[in-house]
Amino acid sequence: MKRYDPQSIEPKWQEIWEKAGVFKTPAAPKNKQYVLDMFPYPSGDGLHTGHPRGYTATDVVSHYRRYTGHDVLHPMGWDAFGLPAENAAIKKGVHPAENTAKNVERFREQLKRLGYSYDWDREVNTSDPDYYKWTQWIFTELFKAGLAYRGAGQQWWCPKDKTVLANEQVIDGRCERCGSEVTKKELTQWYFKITEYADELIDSLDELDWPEPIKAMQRNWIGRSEGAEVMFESDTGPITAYTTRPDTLFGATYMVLAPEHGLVGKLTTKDQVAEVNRYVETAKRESDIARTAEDREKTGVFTGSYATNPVNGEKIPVWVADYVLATYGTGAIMAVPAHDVRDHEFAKKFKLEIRPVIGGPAAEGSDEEMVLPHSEEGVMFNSDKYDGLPSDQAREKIVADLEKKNVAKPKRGYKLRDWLISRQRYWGTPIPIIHCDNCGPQPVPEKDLPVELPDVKDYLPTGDGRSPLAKATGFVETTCPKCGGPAERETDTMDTFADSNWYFLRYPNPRQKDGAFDKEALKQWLPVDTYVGGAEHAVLHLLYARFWTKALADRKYLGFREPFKSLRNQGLIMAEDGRKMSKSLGNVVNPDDVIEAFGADTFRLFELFIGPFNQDAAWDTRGIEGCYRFLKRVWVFGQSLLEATDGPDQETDIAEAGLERAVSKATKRITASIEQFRFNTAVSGLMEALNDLQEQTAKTGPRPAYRPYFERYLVLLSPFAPHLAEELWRELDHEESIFTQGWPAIDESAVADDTVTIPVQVNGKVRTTLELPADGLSEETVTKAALADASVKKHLSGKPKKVIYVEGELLNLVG
RNA sequence: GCCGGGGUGGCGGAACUGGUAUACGCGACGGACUCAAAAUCCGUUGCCCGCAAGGGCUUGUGGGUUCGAAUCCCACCCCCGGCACCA
Repeated sequence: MKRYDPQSIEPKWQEIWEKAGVFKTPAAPKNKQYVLDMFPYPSGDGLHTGHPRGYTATDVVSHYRRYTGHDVLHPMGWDAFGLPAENAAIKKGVHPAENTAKNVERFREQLKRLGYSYDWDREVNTSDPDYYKWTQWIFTELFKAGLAYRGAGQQWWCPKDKTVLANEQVIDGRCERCGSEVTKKELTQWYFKITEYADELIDSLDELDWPEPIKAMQRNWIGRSEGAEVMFESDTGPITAYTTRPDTLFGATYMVLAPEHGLVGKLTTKDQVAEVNRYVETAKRESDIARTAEDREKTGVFTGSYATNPVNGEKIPVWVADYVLATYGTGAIMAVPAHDVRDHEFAKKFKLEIRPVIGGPAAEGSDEEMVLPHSEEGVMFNSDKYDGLPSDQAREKIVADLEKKNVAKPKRGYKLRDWLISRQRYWGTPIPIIHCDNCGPQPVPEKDLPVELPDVKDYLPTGDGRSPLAKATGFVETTCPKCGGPAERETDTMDTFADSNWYFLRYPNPRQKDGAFDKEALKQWLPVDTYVGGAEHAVLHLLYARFWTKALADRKYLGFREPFKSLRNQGLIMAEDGRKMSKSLGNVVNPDDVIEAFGADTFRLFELFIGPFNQDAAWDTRGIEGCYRFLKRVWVFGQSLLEATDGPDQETDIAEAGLERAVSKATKRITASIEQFRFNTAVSGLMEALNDLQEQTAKTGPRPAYRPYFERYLVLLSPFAPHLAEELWRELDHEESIFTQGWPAIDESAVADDTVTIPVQVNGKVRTTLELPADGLSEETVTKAALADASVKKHLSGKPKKVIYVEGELLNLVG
């Protein structure tokens, strides 16, 4: 008997499949399925154990869909631009282009060793000019539509590395690379107007088959709130405040402006000037980290001015304090210390009036200590004609009344900000803009795209707020596409998330020359049916890609508004010690070593068996050995059938009935598991089925007659362990690949057992089980059989008062 | 603080729309094979009492609904993730 040798089987089939083009995408799909992984960032460390978890899942789904008659698009590519690639290149002293190409090579090779059924002809690479040409084209489209604009903005800045940092590279207020505390730097930057789509981005989440946590994160991130803008008159003009609780207006006892608010200067009276200026200056200098620190004490200064509360004509003091953010709402608030913890804290410190206006009956007359949680509803008091109204009604009524006087209007607030995409870094898509003194910023015309990233020697970040491209004179100097006069190119590059915003639109026709995407091909394949990746992209890639899809749909380039119909997240693979895998902890498992020791099939199987797909799981050396043992058992069982010779036939009928049941049951269970993304139970189903097959076969010993059942089993196994399944399939004398087969049919009549085990409960406790023939399970028969049982008699005195019988399931006798 | 997800054997985890809790795997124990070990195979394995037959208990805690609850409802405790002075 040959022994199981994945090291020789696996490369052999990988080569044969590739040569024969077994997994090429069908040209004219009828019953399409677009099954997509979030494409990897090809880091220098190569594949880590987390990658194959998602990739194996989509591979299983792809195979399963093909088996069930679907035409499948299952591509792979590289998110190759970006800061980490550049940082790694700098560290190694190798040009980012060269380093990235090398990393891509390695990743591709590693993925191929895992035997995935990707259509490698469709590979895309975001750092390829043929790709980023179209990233730039989309940018110019958005620019023309007013969705890409230039504005002054504050950007994270690392003083030690002398470079700007992407938001995602600021971790707990510190630079990801060197650990120093980041500050902010004022720079003129490019933004994408994602806020224009805030409402749709929230509202259409409801239609998506996405994990609830991801939807919740997007909702939180966009942070929509319903409120009102209310105007407070002052001697120097109106101050507009944003509030979500206009019902508390009678409790507004002071106002607060953010230090950056435009009216601060105007409102400050002579005798307060010195103090206010000092405060505003300090606030400016202080880092955001310090300003938003967890338990920071409230600070602030009185401006000397008063504003008039529109509901009661009361004069209330106007303060400046940094607990009010300039960037949210109007940068000014009406403070209601009785019903807002922050205002309450501030009022206590500066001895300002605290006046409750909402409460339940118990709250009436209680002292100033009472602070209602912000969300709580109650009944109005201290509020003139609104007294006695429930607060939610008062909220609408007060705004409506003030609206009539033109001093308030309903308004929605959002936490979402426009997406800052400028990066003063080399390794990214150049922003395709030409700055002309006469004409202003002009988009580079399509015929001149791509604006190629010049091959410069000095690509180190400069630290002066401009990208290293600014030093490439030949790149910078150009002419204005509008007036033909001398002009300069934009030297910043785009955030990498722009590159990954549309790659899924490129796969249907990745070599398209005359456009970013092929309308016909898009119609055939999009939207993505199954999208799989980590939850860490919840509010980055997944939000940005939705935004671009909508923006492109509005320009009539796309016929759909949501790119990913169904999304699933894979959990992280932790180290065996339960911590994150990291080089410094020395607990990293290298996929290459795993493949070498056990083979790709075992690796794939284990990554799915390790636990529920969406939950984190710790690596487990014993666990992977278990999977290896299982595949070995499959191998040995297959070999035994291959070597089997005919024997006396009398007994095989019984065994065959058992084999049919085993395979049909397994098919049913595994089908359901795959469709529900429960791959861990799919693998247990495969294990269970092998146990059943072995048990049935043991009745007579292996016989050639049993091969067809095992062949169906191999089809079930093949999405998980393709190499082993193919090898045994061909040994069983098949010319064609196992992947040309159909998914096994389920014989429902075979699944049902001949006898059924009915648990019998007395007063809800199981006292015995009855083995009864599956037909003729009437309540009468079962009850009769149950009452004859000794154990039932013992626990049931006399006749049962009540009998509950669930057909074929259970009998409960209540005494 | 707000939002989301979870608490099931020694461990990872199973359990369809309320119907035998602990599938599958790991580990452990006993046995076979072996000079021996590894590998492999067979058996046992939720906990407690009992020689046994048998009995009792058990899905974070406490209550409730139900003939019957891991599953539904209420209250609470703990763990993980995201956001956070967003008015």
